[in-house]
Amino acid sequence: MRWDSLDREACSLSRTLAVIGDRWTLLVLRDAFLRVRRFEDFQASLGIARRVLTERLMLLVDEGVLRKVAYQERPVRYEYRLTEKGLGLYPALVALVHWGDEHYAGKKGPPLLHRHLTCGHDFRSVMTCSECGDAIDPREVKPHAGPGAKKRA
Amino acid sequence: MRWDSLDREACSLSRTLAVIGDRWTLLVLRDAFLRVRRFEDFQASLGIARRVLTERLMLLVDEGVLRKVAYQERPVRYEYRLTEKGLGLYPALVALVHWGDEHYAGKKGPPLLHRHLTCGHDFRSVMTCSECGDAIDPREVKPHAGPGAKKRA
DNA sequence: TTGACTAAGTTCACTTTCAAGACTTACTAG
DNA sequence: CTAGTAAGTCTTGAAAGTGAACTTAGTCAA
Repeated sequence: MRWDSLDREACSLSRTLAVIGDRWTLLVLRDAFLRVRRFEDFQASLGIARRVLTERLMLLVDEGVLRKVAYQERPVRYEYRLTEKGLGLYPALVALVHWGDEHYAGKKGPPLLHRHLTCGHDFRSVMTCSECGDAIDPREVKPHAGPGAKKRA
Repeated sequence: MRWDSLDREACSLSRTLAVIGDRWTLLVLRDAFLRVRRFEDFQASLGIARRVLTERLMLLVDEGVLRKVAYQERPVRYEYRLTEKGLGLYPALVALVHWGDEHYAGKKGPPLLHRHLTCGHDFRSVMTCSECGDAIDPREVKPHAGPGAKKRA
């Protein structure tokens, strides 16, 4: 199967990965969450090939994850900012970071901590159920076909 | 920067993506969470090139995300099962799926729903703070250097 | 008014990875 | 013997990524 047909699959993960699933995009978004906004800054921070960065930023803008905002005229220069849709990726990103913290942090501990300003503490994210509010154990979840499902094997 | 040096970055996301960040791996893991376990089943379900599937499964086994379990002798055949470490990726996966549900489900709704067996309802995942238990707004989080940090620009 | 500088790309030559399908191995079943 | 099965392995052309140089549209300083 070719990658560019993934967005036609009846699976929300496939559709999501068609947008943010390549090797660099999540790192671009990590930087965006850390307030990186300009082409040169992304490039310097990531060491990504410029052509690839151009492509990824364009795709993210097309998809409405980032938007271009002019920060000067003459010459017009744009920076890239997260949209609301982009902010919606935060839980996924944090979950990936915390998995890395747990399994790949050295003896010294994680390189980056996250402080919850509302309560003032460094936190880990906990996945809870929107219905009962309890923390979710993967073994207590049963996936089943939803309204948008096609029949599948 | 080359992809294979990402695991040396002082960032838990880089280290995570060095393991599961390529185009196919999360789809392999989605299938694993849906109880797919055998080479032929992954291959048929994903339409992934066989060589790539072989590589990905080997990497995931090396990293301790999956483990090989013999399910028959003569000839010995193995299947791939999630380890505890692998189960730890569930929150990230669900967050990505729900983002896809929100932004890419058609008019009919999401193709797959998740039922929380403990409470009996279909749910969305909510990211909450391990310290105060409240739902987290990305704008109320401040990242700061942790014990494993290197100095950076 | 030339020359240096900046930010955001674009182009090019080269390398790596991927896609699709055929082939291999080690068995079983008839 | 022949066919079938599961899990790879190999091959070849196509696609994508890499790194460095180049381009564009402007500023500022001498």
